[in-house]
Order: sequence, then structure tokens, then C-alpha cells
Amino acid sequence: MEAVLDVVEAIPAGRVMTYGDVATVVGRRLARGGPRQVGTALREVGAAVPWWRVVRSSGLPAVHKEETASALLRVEGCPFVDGERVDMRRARLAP
DNA sequence: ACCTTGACCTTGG
DNA sequence: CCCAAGGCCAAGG
Repeated sequence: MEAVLDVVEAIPAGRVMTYGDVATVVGRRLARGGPRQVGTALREVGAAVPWWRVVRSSGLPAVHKEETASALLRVEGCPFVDGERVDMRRARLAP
């Protein structure tokens, strides 16, 4: 869980990573519950980490604060498509 | 100890 | 592209 936060903090502005990717990078050892636990961890820590740089595999931001998230991402210069989904091909940080 | 919930993912219609 | 089903597992009641 500690590792998860590190990874998220390491995401550069304007880039994003999916929950699944984070779980993969961290490894099954620490991200035991897969993507779900990543989300849970972020919820616990609150605004201490740039959680808005973590999006779903579909490219849409997290469900509860999608407005805020997309806004912040736009400010950071993250590429979008259709005006809402993140352009994964460019913004996705390689695992 | 059991049950429910949930910032999700993948696969198959 | 949209929907449903199954899997995953930590936390909280």
C-alpha cells in the first residue's frame, strides 16, 4: 500500500496510469487485491497524492470526482479525446 | 468469524 | 459500443 502511493506520486504531471497498471507495477506482493485495493488505498490517504492521475482502463477518470479530475488533468495539459476521455495512447505511462 | 461494500478488470454476448 | 457475469481481496460493521 505504501508502494502504491509511491508509484502514484511518481506519475509526472500530464501523464496518467490505470488502476490496473499501478497494481501490476507494484506487483501482486503488495497490490494483493488488484486494482480495487489501489482505489481503496487512495481513498484512505485522501488528497495527499495526485489520485486524479489514476484513471480507469477505459480512459475515463474515477467515478465520484470525474469533474474535478478531468479539470485538473486539463490544467496539467493532459491530452483528451472526445472532450472527456483521456488519450491513453499518449498520456498512459508505460508499465 | 461472517457478510457486505467497493476510487476496478476482463471476458463473452 | 453497451450490458452482464465472474473474479479479486482489504476494510468495516
